[in-house]
Amino acid sequence: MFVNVNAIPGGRPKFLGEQGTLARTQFILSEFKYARGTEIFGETEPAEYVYQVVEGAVRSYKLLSDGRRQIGAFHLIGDIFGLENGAAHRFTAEAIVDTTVRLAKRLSLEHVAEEDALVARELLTMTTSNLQHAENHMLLLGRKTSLERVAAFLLEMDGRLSAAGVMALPMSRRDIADYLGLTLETVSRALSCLHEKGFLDFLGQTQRQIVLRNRFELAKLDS
Amino acid sequence: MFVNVNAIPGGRPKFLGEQGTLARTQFILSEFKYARGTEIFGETEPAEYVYQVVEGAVRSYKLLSDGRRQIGAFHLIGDIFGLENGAAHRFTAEAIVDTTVRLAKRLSLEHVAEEDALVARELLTMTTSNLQHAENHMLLLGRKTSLERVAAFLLEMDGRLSAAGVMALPMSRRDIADYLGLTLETVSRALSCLHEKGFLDFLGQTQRQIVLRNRFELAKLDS
DNA sequence: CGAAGTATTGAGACGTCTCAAAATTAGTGG
DNA sequence: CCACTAATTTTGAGACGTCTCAATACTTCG
Repeated sequence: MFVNVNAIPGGRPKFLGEQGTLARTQFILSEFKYARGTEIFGETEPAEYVYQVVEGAVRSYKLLSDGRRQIGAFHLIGDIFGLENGAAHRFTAEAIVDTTVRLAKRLSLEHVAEEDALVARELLTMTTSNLQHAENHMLLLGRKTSLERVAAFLLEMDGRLSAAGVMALPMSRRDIADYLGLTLETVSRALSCLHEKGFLDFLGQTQRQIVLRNRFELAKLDS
Repeated sequence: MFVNVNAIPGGRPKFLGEQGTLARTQFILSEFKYARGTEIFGETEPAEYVYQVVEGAVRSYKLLSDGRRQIGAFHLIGDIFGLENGAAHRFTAEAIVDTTVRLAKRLSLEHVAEEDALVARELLTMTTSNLQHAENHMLLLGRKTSLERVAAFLLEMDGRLSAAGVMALPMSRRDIADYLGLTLETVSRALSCLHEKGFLDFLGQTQRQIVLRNRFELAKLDS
């Protein structure tokens, strides 16, 4: 489903630097572009590559047989995803918007990890931070109210993609709902409620650009 | 809160064998006993040790400020837990029943992993399998009905601690509820419903010994 | 400007929770 | 081993929060 293949662009230092050892060019194969809504890899597909978001955003999710969807994570610029231990992916990954990813062969990464303790360490660190995110998300999904979930989501996204105080969400209300274990209507109602209470404003004529007005009070809605 | 400290018993082969490299005696310090209901370590406490359940069962959980609890995992005989990357635990761990654990110094484990790629590999494998469990649990917590959750729980426990077709659950209905993101009443109702439908029977005069009558149909309740 | 996709809002349905009581089981000391 | 008490589990009835279905509004894009 990729639209285009490019050679490796000679390393933008900022981008490479912020990702540490794993971003060293020796692993990087190439960049791919995926159009909005297309699948990057499917659940149970062999995990041949590891991916890093260069531009855009990715959702990874699991489905029940009747179509119910749970998004386990959003991958934003700089994030590495598709890291598996076994041979198969445990999630489906899709481009939320037009997205460019950089990819590396999983096996070559593993071979290097065999010999380089630093790389092995970094693999473990990344996996652990994924685990930590999942653990926090279990608490959210199992025990928080809809308002708490949406507040927690806003604070997470604020920390990950806020620029100049403005959050430009790449994902739809349905995506947010499937991430938070709610329906899109409930998410919309919670956002309206937070807007009424003065916790946030919508910017311009879109509903996906959000300014948080009171992070401190919003955090209290969480726990 | 430990009740007793014992020397290392000279390795029961079955037990050590089934855990692979990490169970090699070089890491093992000693065994501790924790009485039913006591804390093994607390959230945000420094993670000095890694633990393995020798006898008994452990719950690890997070709390919200108002007391709502989410159990992230149950640790049964043979399971390793308390494995953290950072310096602090991300969960509280408590003995569900009187429990014996074997423990190893986290730092010594990490030092060995620096030099032994097999150990490093095994650490990664364990962390990944924890991650996989958490990912499946997010799907359950976010998208499954109460009946589906309880059915999934029974199948998980059936696979992990069934002996001779009988499951002797160490945990209370409240523990199950906090694991599944439900209330204990809802868990009890779901179990009654599954009993009425012939999917399971209660054994003896306790409600914690369960026999599954139809794993196949039970699995279909899941997805 | 029209059409498709996305978001909001409303009203009622439904599933799980809350509160309460009864039944059962486990724990304790005689 | 038996009473007695505490803890756990079951069951019921009603409350509440989120979901479902439907209509409307808004945004994007041709």
